[in-house]
Amino acid sequence: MKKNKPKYMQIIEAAVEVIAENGYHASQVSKIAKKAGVADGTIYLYFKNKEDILVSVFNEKMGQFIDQIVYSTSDRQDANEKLLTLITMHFRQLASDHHLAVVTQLELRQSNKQLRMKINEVLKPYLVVIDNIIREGIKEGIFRDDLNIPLVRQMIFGTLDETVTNWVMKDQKYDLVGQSPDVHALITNGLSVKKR
Amino acid sequence: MKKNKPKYMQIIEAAVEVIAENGYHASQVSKIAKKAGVADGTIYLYFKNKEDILVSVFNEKMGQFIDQIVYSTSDRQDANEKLLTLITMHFRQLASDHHLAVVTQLELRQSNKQLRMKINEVLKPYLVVIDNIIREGIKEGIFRDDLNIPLVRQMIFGTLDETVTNWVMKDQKYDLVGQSPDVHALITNGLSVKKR
Amino acid sequence: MKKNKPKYMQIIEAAVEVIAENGYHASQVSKIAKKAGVADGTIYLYFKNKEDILVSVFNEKMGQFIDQIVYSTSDRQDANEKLLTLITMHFRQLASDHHLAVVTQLELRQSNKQLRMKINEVLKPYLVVIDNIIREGIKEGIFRDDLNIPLVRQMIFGTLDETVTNWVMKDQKYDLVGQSPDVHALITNGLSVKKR
Amino acid sequence: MKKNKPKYMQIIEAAVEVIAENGYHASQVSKIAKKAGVADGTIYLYFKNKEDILVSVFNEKMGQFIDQIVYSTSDRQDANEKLLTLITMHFRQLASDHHLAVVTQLELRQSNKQLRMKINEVLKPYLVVIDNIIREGIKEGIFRDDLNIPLVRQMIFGTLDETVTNWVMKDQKYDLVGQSPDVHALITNGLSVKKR
DNA sequence: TATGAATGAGGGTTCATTCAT
DNA sequence: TATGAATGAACCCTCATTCAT
Repeated sequence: MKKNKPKYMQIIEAAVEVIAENGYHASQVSKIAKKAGVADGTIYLYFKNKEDILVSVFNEKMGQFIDQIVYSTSDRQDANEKLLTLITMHFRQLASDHHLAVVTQLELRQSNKQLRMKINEVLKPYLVVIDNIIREGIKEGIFRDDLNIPLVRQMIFGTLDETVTNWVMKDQKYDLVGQSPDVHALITNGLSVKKR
Repeated sequence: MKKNKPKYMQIIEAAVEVIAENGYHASQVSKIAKKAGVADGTIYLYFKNKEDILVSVFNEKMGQFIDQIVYSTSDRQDANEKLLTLITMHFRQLASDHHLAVVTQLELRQSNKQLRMKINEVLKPYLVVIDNIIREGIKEGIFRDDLNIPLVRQMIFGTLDETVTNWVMKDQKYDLVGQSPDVHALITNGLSVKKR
Repeated sequence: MKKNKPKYMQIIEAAVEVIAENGYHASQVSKIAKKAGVADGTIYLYFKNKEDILVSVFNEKMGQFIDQIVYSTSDRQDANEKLLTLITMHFRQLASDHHLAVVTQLELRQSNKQLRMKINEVLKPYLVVIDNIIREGIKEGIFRDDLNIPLVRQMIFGTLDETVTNWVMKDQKYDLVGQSPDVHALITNGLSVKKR
Repeated sequence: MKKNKPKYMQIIEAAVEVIAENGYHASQVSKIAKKAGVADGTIYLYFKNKEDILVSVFNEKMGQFIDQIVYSTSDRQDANEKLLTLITMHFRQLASDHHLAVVTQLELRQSNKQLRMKINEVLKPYLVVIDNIIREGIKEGIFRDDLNIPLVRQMIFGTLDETVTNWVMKDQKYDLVGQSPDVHALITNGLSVKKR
């Protein structure tokens, strides 16, 4: 397994840094090789081509990201708590790694459709986690039972994603994690004044 | 005003088609010229450079898009109705122009940071419309008065954007406009069971 | 004859200015047309192509230049006086028209071999004037009778040309005409200490 | 040092040939690469850009040219002998390399002002050699002591340059080196009949 | 495994010239 | 004569990928 060789992760880490610093389009393979401390040709012993590096970056980094969220939400008691944890973890992980935030929110989106399809594959387990929380909430009688689950999932993911992207575009100048409760409240309660 | 010359819009329309068909990065100026039925050099009588074509595509197309929404929401009675109209119009307009949907949701996002900043400028009036609806709703006593408006705007825009993107990525196979009421309900009521 | 029409000289003058200000390679036909106050297409009613403009610039301007020298040297008494006059006139005319100096010494030399052949044709009458002065000097017993006339002509023209070019390259900061006597002395007496 | 790599000189030599054969403006990088037997991209491993190729051509070729002259004039006894040697070497070197003669006398002059400034830098050591010979001649009592040295240098260089250019323009049909003594005599004695 | 020199395809842009009015 | 919008050929340079060592 190539992933166990030290140079594999070395190149992945270099790629994240290079992309974060230079932007997607100015991230030449030779720059990544230099930052990783290997020869250009060595890259191709570990990755099929440039796109493969980028997909792998997303695989590795989002894999950890999702694992963290899955782990953190597994022992919470109800769906509401789990949802808040998911939001908080989503924000916290990206807030704690600025390079990764820039790369996932801005740079990797500049890839072509084909690459984004592969990236979406990586995201699927995350979306499943969201779906499960919704289902649990319905079962627990906390969430309405007429929810269109894919739609809810899109709302949740879209909201989180847009919030992080705005924060990155504003140069990460404010506290992202601090917004978790508000975002959670919005998602669970909506805009409307509560009916008594 | 160049915009009144027929070739200007001819090139814009050709650009939308070429980008939708070939993807952002495979959209050579020469392809756009050919599709528009003009010589390569003619492009540069109407646009400063390639980026200018792309920004102009967005300007023109999103300009109309936003104008439609502003117009449609201007005579509604309350914020709730306006919000539903906004959602419906957002979906309807993109659903009725598949090329435009592909270009705005997938292709133009592949541009670099600088170009995306310009694109965001164009979007600002739309975000203002959303903000105003929220404020009206609060004033009317329909929406909660403790709402963090930028956050709410991000939720609304993020939800709509993610929903459209998913629909485009799924090859636009289902009815997008039909989801408007559900999306509206989600945004106004949230996930939770109503307290009595 | 096109040369008698006012626009012909208008374009020539515009060309000199544009070339002097922008340099040979940045002198587009459209710039010359604009400066001359005519449409691009009008240029082609008076000149066959761009090269024809440039050759004509040289024709007209050097024609006057040479006429002046021919006229000024025609009534001098001996070859020595004529040579001094030629040198002085050569320097004076270029010193009094900075645009022309830049154009003849720097910019027009950037043209290709073919154009430079045509330019050399224009220069021929000037070289004949030099030859004649040398022959007169020999006949008058002022100049040595073993002179290789083409070589002497090259020395004279080369010296004048190099002197003017240096002056132009040094941004015309010193007095060129004041060097005439020294240059004349050098050409007639050479470097050596006079034998008694 | 790139200059030690064989491809560097290979490309320089190819550039001289291509420029001599096609002229400055028709010398595409791809033509030079083809003649040098390398890929287009390889050029850019050794040169920053096209202009850098041209400056380097001049550097290398004129560098050798000047070195030869410096070396040959270093062991002569008096300034007169040195001057004759300089003239002879100047002519001999260009006469023995027709391509180089065309490139230096005709083609490289078609470059823009900026490039010509760089070329002039390369020539400076040659002009210093001329200056030194003049000064020596004055010190030795062979040359007049009232000489304006920059002017003399311009005369000498202008004469040699014009002579070579004429020879190149006449398709190098006559013996250039054979003219050295005559040119030397002209420069040292001038046109005038010697006063006894 | 590792290297890094070499490859060569690909595209945005300029500008001299034309021609319908 | 005069216009100026339209044309389209031409070229430098980058960079992902290969392969001899």
